[in-house]
Amino acid sequence: MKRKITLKDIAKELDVSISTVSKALKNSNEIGFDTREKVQAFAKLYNYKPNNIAVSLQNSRTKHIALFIPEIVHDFFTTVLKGVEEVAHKNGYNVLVCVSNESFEKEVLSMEMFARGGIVDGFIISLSKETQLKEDYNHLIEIENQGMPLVMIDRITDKVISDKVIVDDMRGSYTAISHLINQGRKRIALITTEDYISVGSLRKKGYKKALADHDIELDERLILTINNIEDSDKAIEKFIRETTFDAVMGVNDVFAVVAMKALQNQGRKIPEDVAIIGFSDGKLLKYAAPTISAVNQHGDEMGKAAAQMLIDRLESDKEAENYKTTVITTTLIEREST
Amino acid sequence: MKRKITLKDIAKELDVSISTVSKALKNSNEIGFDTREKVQAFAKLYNYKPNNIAVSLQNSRTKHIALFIPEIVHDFFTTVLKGVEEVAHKNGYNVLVCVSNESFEKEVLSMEMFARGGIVDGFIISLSKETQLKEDYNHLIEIENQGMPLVMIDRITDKVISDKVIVDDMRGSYTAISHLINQGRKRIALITTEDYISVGSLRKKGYKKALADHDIELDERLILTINNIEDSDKAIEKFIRETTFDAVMGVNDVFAVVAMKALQNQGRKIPEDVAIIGFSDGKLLKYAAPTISAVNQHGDEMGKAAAQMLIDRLESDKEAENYKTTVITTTLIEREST
DNA sequence: TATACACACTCTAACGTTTTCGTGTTGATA
DNA sequence: TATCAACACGAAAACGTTAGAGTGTGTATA
Repeated sequence: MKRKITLKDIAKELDVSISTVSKALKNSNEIGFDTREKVQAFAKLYNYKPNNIAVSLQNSRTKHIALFIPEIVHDFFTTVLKGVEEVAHKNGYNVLVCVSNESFEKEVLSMEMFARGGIVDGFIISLSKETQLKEDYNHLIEIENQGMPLVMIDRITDKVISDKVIVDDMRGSYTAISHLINQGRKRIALITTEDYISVGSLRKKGYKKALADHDIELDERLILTINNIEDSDKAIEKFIRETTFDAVMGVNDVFAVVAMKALQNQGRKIPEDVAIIGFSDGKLLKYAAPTISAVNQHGDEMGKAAAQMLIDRLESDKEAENYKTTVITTTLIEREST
Repeated sequence: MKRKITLKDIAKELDVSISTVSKALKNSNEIGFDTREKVQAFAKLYNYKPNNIAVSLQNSRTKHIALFIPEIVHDFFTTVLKGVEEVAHKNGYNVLVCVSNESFEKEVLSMEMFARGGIVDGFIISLSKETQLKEDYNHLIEIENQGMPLVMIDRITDKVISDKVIVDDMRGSYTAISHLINQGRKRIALITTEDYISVGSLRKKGYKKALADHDIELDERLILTINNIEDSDKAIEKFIRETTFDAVMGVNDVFAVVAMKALQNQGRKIPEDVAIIGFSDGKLLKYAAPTISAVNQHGDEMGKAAAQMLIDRLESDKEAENYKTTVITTTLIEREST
């Protein structure tokens, strides 16, 4: 078992001081050319790598960022992670993943630990449902008070001032519904989540606006609000049995695909009888039969943008408080279901 | 912007030495009861949390573990991450995620950096395709030479001696094929990956053994080997056009669902004309129409097991080399497609 | 020949902990 | 009253690095 080689080891071996080694490796011209060469060659030979912990202690930067997501087995958050990881690694940062599991408590405790312990330099967070329900954002404010950069992504709140990355949920939803209307659909249903989930309520807004702009009267009976994810399948089936419509949009992929199956079980043809659209970056809608149209949120782009914003903050020394909100544009992917 | 409070701050404020504060916070009985109380109260009041970096430097343990996965937008690896994260957090460890993107180079470079830099205490890795193809495992051996624990998961190799967590791929496949045979299927096709992918070749073995044990002659024409993931859809469609069978197993979820769609497009009924089974932990098969039977690999269990093994190694001081291989049992989920 | 100065290093403090080894003050014992 | 623990705490080194302030050469300038 090889021990890790340190500056001290090199110094002793080459009979110079530790600082000389340190500076030589940094190619400081405070050190003579010959010595520099010698040290660098030796370091390379023994595959010297600075001890990050010591460096971190020195400059109080860990080069780690934390990504808080509510769920991980979820195509959207997965693509976000992919984007974050990509940009982070490209910039020499590592990503610590914390899955809040939609729990306020886990979000708060983990965040405090990460922040106070000096474990990460900054945060990217998508709020848990519980947090959005409680509207308690003290942990986020605390983070910022400590001077740690914070970027909120997708599930955000206006109550906290920070950099943000969102998708134009309202517009995406508006476009999708308009698309359905333009195809001659008159009674368009919506399957959504409760309003406290920021993105859900925005998508509902887009839905309503699209109807209004096309002079279609809003029928609240066409809106199904899922309040318990566990029973969502049953709720959707019931809704479809009891309601008639010629198009339906789900605010995520599962709602859309479950709706489609329920409709098919009733003998309705997709898209002839009913058109379907979902929100998703993933495979579920792409491989459904028939394939289902989707509003693509570009989770990877969002993740990349968030990581870049965070890193920019970390690398810039100005205290500037000009917080930005980056809006990623959704894309409508037209498939067989519409 | 609040500065982080340190032992030194507390010491100065309470007019005692740093060591006294440190010991008092650890409830050492070297320190008088009154002082202990006083220090602890003060620390609590100001929400003191030890600086992890300093602690790490001291004992050269970061309490971070690295998880290397080939892909992240993938249900199986996602569930693995979920399991790893859960157990890690429960034990006070943080998870650094590195997505190799199936690249040997990224795997090697990231691993070296993580190891040399003292960034993590140990590794959990699922090999990239490129690594399995090259059969170059020096980076893993190097890790172990440095005395860092390593747990391989799912995509493993015999060439490296370490703790491992696998699923009984061969048995899972065997069971699935037997299930099809018992339902009277005679010509069973297999859509698989190239042999260098460890799990793919094991699943093929299980397929062959099941046929043999049931006295069904192996017909190599019924085996489709996908060598280019990009064109897999087309390859599968072609295969289905040119080959006749009454059942098919895909070694992952996408192969199974693509096969089903191609069959349906040809007017074949599922499961009446053709039965289908895939390998998956995810939603794709569960929400397909009809729902597709699956061999569940229990990625979360695998992740949990791997994390636990790694942490056990980290916390035990014995040098013991009794490496273990944990085998997680697959479960056959029977759905509408069979 | 005294002064200045560039050069090539070394010393030292610092980052925030932990931990071993001292040390001064009690109170009890002989 | 001298001796010795027990007690309660402090000093200092160590983890591995960085960076600013010294230091001792040798060479060029006045």
